[in-house]
Amino acid sequence: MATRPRKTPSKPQAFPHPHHDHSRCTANALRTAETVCEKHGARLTEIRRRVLEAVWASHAPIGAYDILAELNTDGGKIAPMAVYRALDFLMEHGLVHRLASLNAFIGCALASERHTAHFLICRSCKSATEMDGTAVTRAVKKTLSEHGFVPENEIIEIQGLCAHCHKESA
Amino acid sequence: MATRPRKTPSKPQAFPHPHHDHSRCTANALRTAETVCEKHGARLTEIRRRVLEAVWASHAPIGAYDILAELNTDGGKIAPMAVYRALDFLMEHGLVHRLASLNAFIGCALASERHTAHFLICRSCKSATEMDGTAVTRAVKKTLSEHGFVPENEIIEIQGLCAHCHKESA
DNA sequence: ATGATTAATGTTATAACGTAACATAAATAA
DNA sequence: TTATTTATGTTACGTTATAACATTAATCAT
Ligand SMILES: [Zn+2]
Ligand SMILES: [Zn+2]
Ligand SMILES: [Zn+2]
Ligand SMILES: [Zn+2]
Repeated sequence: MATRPRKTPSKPQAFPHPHHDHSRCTANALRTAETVCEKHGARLTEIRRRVLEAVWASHAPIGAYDILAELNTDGGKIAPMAVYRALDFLMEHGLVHRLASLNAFIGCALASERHTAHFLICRSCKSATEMDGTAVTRAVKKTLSEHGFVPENEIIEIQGLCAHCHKESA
Repeated sequence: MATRPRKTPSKPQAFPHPHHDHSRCTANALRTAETVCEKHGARLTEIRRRVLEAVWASHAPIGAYDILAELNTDGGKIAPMAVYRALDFLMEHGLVHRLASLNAFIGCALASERHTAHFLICRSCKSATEMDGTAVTRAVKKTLSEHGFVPENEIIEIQGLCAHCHKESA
């Protein structure tokens, strides 16, 4: 029996393996950011790039003030406003998402295609990743049609244990 | 043809009509709170009751500091801690939910039966209500099984326009 | 190029949300 | 009553986010 084909090949949403080569993730993200900004006629300035790099330091969502600390490790004097402004910019262009349940930010691996993000958040390794939200969105739409509610934005953040951490805890 | 039966008769989740008799909602909620606390062997003290009343002042989620202001309208000196402690208590007993996307709290109309809450939030009238989350939960489970992710808590908050506000804006 | 205009960043202060730690008081149990 | 637990009071602080205005850098028009 052949392996079952993936349902959504355009979204390779595997939870990041604890020992993967993360430098490639970061490199990819920065390259994508360049492309996206170019396409949007937006400027990826130094501070914006540095914030994006801080966000991509891992797959764990990071708080604005932790980003700030990272930017100021060299003794710099960057203020919170600068970070929040950069984050706003990055979110506008779909390069970063905000996780409401954590007051934290995470890089978007699918920045080229616009989408509403649905997250899985592992309470053990703290990693978060976007899930394929099509089925959920469909279920939401169906449920809402009975209410007459017109959705504009879906905030979906599932907390739990990723496969790697679940295995370990077994 | 007879009217189609409701799928989830135990959860009458209509979005609150702008001109409904809200005093009944409040009265119901307080009565339920009494019952629940009795059943749990917990004490619905005065401050807890007052916080619950503040939460039920409307169907719009309310911030902790707005609750605090409400409690201190008489010139009282209640401190933030007291409010947060009362909210923690009320959440433990399923009488109140927290909306992560708003940093705000809302009374639970279904406090008697334990459940994970999925919310619809109207950006116009600011009301929020729990939706029937069974279909969404099913979709989430199905999607997650492909990831091997083990869910423990679902944060689902759909922002948009309720039927009443949508009609008006038409 | 020069000046006008817009975009981005710097700077200071403060708002908004939430918790730690320890003291006191009230309720319950022994 | 005395001990124990539960709840509240109090002070202080930590964390997250934004308002308002000044300055600098990039872009555009002449
Ligand atoms: Zn990676
Ligand atoms: Zn994990
Ligand atoms: Zn009501
Ligand atoms: Zn509405």
